[in-house]
Amino acid sequence: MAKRREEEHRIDNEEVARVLDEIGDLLEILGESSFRVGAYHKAAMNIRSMPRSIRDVYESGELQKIPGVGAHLAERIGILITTGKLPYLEDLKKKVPPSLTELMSIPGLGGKKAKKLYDELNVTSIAELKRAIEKHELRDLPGMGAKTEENIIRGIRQLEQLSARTLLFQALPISEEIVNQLRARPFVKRVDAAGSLRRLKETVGDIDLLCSSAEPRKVMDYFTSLPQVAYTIARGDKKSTIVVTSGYQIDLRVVAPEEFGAALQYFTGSKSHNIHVREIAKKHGLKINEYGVFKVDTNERVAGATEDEVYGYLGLDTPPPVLREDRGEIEAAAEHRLPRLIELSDVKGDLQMHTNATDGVDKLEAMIEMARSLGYSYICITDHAERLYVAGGLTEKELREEYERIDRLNESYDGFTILKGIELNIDNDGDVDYPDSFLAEMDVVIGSIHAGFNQPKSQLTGRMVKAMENPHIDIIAHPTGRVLGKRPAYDIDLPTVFKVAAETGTVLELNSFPDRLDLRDDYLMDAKFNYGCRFAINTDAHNVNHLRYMRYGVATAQRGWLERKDVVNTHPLKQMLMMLK
DNA sequence: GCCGTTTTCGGCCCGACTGTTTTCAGTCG
Repeated sequence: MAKRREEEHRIDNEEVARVLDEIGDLLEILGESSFRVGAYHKAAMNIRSMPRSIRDVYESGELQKIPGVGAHLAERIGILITTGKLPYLEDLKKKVPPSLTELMSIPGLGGKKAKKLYDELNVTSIAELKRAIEKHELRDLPGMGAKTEENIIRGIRQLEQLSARTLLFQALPISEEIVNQLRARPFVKRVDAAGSLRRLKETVGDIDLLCSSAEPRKVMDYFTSLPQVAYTIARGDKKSTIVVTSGYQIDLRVVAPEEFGAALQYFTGSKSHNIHVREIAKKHGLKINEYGVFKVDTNERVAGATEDEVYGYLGLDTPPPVLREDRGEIEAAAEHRLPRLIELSDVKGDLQMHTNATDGVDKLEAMIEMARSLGYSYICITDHAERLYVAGGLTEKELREEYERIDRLNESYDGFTILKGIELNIDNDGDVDYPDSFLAEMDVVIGSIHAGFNQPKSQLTGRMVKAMENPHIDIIAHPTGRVLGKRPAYDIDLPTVFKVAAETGTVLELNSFPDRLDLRDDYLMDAKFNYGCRFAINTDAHNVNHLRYMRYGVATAQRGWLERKDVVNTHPLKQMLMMLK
């Protein structure tokens, strides 16, 4: 049976992407051409964000239709899918210790330094690197010095802090798949994700699932024999833990149906929310735990089957899980004034995306087609402006040509509009790529900081303020520049930014890319409630599938208490344009 | 390693920044 399972080992898109990324990293360490290295990473990116399963694509013989996958990669992916192994990768691992790729995840350390550390000091892991730095062995190597040691140490610290959690967009599909599988079983009454996943936090720890059933044993038999199980860590009647093939650990708790609401409330958290709720219960002579609501004096159980029952018994409306951070939602629930949060279906259009005219993957027409299939009534094409050379930024002439194409395409649609936009680069002086006269012709102008992340606070803030004071710049994209797991936000004076944004009518972006989600939830709350800012939720898509990331932006918006009216791209086209400068 | 309304070969990924350096290599976006 175990052998059978191994043969059927399901390789998913994430696993294929990970293998390709690993090959790319190993090739980089081996000093291979950067184009070859890039080809592997590019294919990995496209496979990772593709909704269709890679196995499916393979079986239809359409691997080479994936952008960035040619004959060579298609063959290797095919071998990986059919055998679960890839001899090419094994060969690479013989040439260079595979753990060296771990070193490359340290910011500031790339393939060359990793190779040098291995060749000169025989360092193969982050732990060994730490020891070498403690002994000050690095500073004697050519091209490295005391400062290098310092930077690497800081990089390691950053990495440790950032990568302890998983991005929501990686965990959510895994959890949803298993929840749906469980939900389809007759012996499962209710099942839901709990914890930070249910609160749609941008990163989550473990995946916690909760289920109610009269037949826990059957549930656990089913759960521990799911096809995606790599191995089972624990198996009991109340709680089991599995590790799935993609590496994530998943806990499932089974409770009695009458306890489900209390357990769901308890395991959803957050901790601070629950503490506050329990304080309220105490004042009412009640106590709450994962089994229900009880009267303290008689120990009589008075509620617990549903969350509504639990909150209702305390005189509270049920706060949506996304708000349960003890940031005012309990007071609002008590006064029956919980906000009506923005929903994905409220979004009418997407105002930031790139095409293959610059660093995007797909054609303008393909982006349009996908946007229409998502039910949008408008989109804005915001390819990169001239001075972002790396992304192939467009000259004024090239951009005008793109706009002419857009004009022609617009003639062929009823009730769907393609807006002419740009993503400008805010330079070190706060100036941008094109003259004002050209900006004035565009529908939507976005300004972004793409360089100089390490400048002092005053300079960064000054650049952004100057950009917001530009009468043509409508939106500031990814305002803090953070990338989850990769780099922290740059040091910018947010109160000033929010104040000037509100004064100048500049819209702040909530970037939906799963590792950006920038502005993050607490900043959204601050900007909304204390400064009266307005927002745009955009995907910053670089291929058609990225357009689906809108759900993660909306999730963060909900966590930031945003309502439909706060977000410009929930409004019909004309109104939306009037809300811009 | 991918890609093609000039090309099945030769472009593609260029420039800023940092830290190490006396003129440049490595990293990153």
